[in-house]
Amino acid sequence: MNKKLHERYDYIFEPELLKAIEMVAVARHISKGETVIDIGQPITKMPLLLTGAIKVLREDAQGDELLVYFLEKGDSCAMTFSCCLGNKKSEIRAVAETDSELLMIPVEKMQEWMGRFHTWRNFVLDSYHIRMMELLETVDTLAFMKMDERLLKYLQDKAKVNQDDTVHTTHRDIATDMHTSRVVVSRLLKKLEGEGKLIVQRNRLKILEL
DNA sequence: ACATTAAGTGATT
DNA sequence: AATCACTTAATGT
Repeated sequence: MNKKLHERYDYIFEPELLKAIEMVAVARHISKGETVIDIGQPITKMPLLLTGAIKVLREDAQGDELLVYFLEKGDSCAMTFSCCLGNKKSEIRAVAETDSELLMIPVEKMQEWMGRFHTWRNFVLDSYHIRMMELLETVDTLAFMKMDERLLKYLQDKAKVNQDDTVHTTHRDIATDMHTSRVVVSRLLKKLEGEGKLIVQRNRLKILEL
């Protein structure tokens, strides 16, 4: 785990901070589909994503989901930042999109380092800003884009985080992520295929426009 | 061969 | 764009 920590953060964090991380961080491996944190769970650790990708979901009163955004390697979860400070519970669910490796840092350390290491404070602030921008982008997508555009964007994002232009998923799973019905997804996919933007196959979609 | 699951379609709201 | 009802196609046992 140390190797990957250095690969990704050597140029961002100062040596003492890297040492401090190695001292207290716990490596965690998550397989595809596994839930990292669920709604209502108290947050005690802050995750640093070393490899892989994680999708962040919101849930409504009926238990239906909606994808908020994907986290990629090097990202951290903004939810943690706000939650940690007030010892609050998670408002989101995080599910591994691909097999991922995380470093879990206790929240007390996270706060302590804010004062001790300026590279840490910058990192946390930057991450927070990036998350905020992503969130605004998803709000725009939901508010201003039509279903077919949303669908294409969803697939492009998915292809990106998986680093594979062939997305392995079912129409049903797409529908739950986008909070729409399977029938609508099937029809829109067919339309997009007609426009030459992708190729539809069972359990598989090849994205042509990235 | 049979059951299960994924995807396609027309009609209705 | 959602829902229903139904068909067809692919896949697992």
